[in-house]
Amino acid sequence: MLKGAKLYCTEPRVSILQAMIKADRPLARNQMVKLLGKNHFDKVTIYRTLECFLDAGLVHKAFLQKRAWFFELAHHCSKIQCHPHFTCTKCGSTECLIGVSVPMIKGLKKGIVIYRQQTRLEGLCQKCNSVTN
Amino acid sequence: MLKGAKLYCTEPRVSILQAMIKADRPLARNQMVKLLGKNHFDKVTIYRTLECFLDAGLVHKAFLQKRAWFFELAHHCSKIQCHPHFTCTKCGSTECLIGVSVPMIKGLKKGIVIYRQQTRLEGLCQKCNSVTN
DNA sequence: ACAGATTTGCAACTAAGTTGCAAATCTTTT
DNA sequence: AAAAGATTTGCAACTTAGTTGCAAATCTGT
Ligand SMILES: [Zn+2]
Ligand SMILES: [Zn+2]
Ligand SMILES: [Zn+2]
Ligand SMILES: [Zn+2]
Repeated sequence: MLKGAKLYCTEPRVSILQAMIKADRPLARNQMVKLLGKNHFDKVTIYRTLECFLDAGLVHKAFLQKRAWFFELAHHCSKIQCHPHFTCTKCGSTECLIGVSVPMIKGLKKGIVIYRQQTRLEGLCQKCNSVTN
Repeated sequence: MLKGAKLYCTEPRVSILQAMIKADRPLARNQMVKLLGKNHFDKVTIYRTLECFLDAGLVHKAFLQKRAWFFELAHHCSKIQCHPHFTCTKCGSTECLIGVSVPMIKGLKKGIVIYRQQTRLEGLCQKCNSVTN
């Protein structure tokens, strides 16, 4: 993947990419750090690595939560639209709604060009909902 | 409005609410500070004021941009869904797409309850698009 | 193994938002 | 109008995500 994207193939990049592939869900930096365990990299390195993955189109910034960006591999996404993301307001977990389709928006003013459309949902997840009563 | 929401009617609250009504677009704290001009309030006060407006249902957190929340009056919004927001990736401006309708998502797993659905668009605004070539 | 290009890690920084607490302000009662 | 009780304000100090500059380390192609 790295070579395909013409990126230098370095240890942090390989490890971070592996972690993201293994996790297969959106991750924020501190979650990556946990997954990387003893493979410790400076936070600057992680951010810069993610940025270069972004430029190469390998990952997307999926969403911002508690002021931290969550990144996910781009391979489940179409160019103009990722799958929707659902966040539980009670437990804070976020889930990718892969396979749920969202029509592109219509009726915009002329002159605007859309690069990307994103849908976010908030509510109660199955667990929290069943506990609620 | 404040009395209707059973809130203490204080100078910061009145001024901030007036600024938001006058602006009629999503504002982040530092934009409010500019609009308030010589009416200077501590940032803590502004955040706490916005939070109490939130609790009272007067405003919504519209979106997060550059790690700052933008707040807007809730009176254009339905309970489950605000209008979509469009952000220009070139100039960074964000626009409310009032009157553009978005169907609620379907086909979710059972057990999930949706409180809120949100659509975000990214692309080029009219200005930036016409300058581009 | 070398040279040139790129990436890494450190330290210092920026900026949004939060917390505790005493002083100030608001509302209601007298 | 003044007092009492409840709420809000502003300050200082803090937390945390993310950024910047730069020298040292690593990677690639020869
Ligand atoms: Zn939950
Ligand atoms: Zn996702
Ligand atoms: Zn623009
Ligand atoms: Zn809006």
